[in-house]
Amino acid sequence: MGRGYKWGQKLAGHGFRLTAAREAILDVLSSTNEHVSAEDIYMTVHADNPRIGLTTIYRTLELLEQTGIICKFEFGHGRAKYELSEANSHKKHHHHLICKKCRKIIDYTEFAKAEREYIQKAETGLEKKYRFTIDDHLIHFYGICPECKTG
Amino acid sequence: MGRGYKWGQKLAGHGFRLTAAREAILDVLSSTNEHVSAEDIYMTVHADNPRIGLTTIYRTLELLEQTGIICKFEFGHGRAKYELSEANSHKKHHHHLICKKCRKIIDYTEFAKAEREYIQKAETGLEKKYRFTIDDHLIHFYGICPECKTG
DNA sequence: ATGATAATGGAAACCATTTTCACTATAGAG
DNA sequence: CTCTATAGTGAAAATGGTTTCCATTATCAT
Repeated sequence: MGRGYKWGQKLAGHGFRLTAAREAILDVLSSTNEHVSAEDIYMTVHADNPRIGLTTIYRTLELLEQTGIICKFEFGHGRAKYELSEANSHKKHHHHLICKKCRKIIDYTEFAKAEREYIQKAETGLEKKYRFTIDDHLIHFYGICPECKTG
Repeated sequence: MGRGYKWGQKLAGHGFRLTAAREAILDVLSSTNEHVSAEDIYMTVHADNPRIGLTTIYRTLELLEQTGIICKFEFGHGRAKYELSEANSHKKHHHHLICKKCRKIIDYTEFAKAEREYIQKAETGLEKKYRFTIDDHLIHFYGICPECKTG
């Protein structure tokens, strides 16, 4: 029951193998709290194992997203960012606070109670009114961070 | 005080002119409730006035976004979508309900009270804790629309 | 071992958007 | 009214993140 055991199980459940490339990518995602881009991952992975190419990074990220192991965020400005999904990390349910100037992204977990109240009410109401089956939501706050205000 | 008067005033306030191209683009945005892409706008505008190029569409959209006349949304999947900002249309404050399959986007305005309560609490708390100046927020719900469920 | 299938890397393609550059329209000075 | 500085424009080229193609390699079931 080594380091990759858990991921191996997860992927096998979807009919995929845990290859060296996939494990390396999952390692990068597991060992950061940042929101990393495909290129970020490529840089790190490639430094250790130059045989792993950018194509594989993209392919793997899509696969991991499909299987629900990671989440993809498009914050705008071109590059998508990825992070382990809540079920697959020790992260709590969180949303994002984004600086419009430097594009810094802060995860916040506060206000869960008020959020739950609103989300639940809205979700139930929307499901009824529009007959959607809702399974996800996303909340962003935008503003200027203290560094950008003074800088 | 013709049709473009209001926009003329708005743009002049920022030191810009209301040109034929800009008016055509604003007309498209004013006369739809959809979230339109640069290409959508180009098609419509270009049909009437083939001299207006795609470059101008992009340039104008950026200008209109900077001046707060329109909002840009990146729902993912490549192309940005635009709509008149709340202050510049008859739209109420709304958020988005998105079908993951067909990518249909529904604006909803319900649950404003519960939303306000949550947003206000979160915004105030986040401003204090992270010292951000927050001026905007975005809420998306994701799910499957009734057509995609049965289809 | 072997044959079928999954996974891979590099190069090329893709495609929305941005940049470049030479040209045109316009407002404001004189 | 004319001139001139500047704003606005279009076509074509460039950009850059992501995807596709294709030939090759690794791995699983038999």
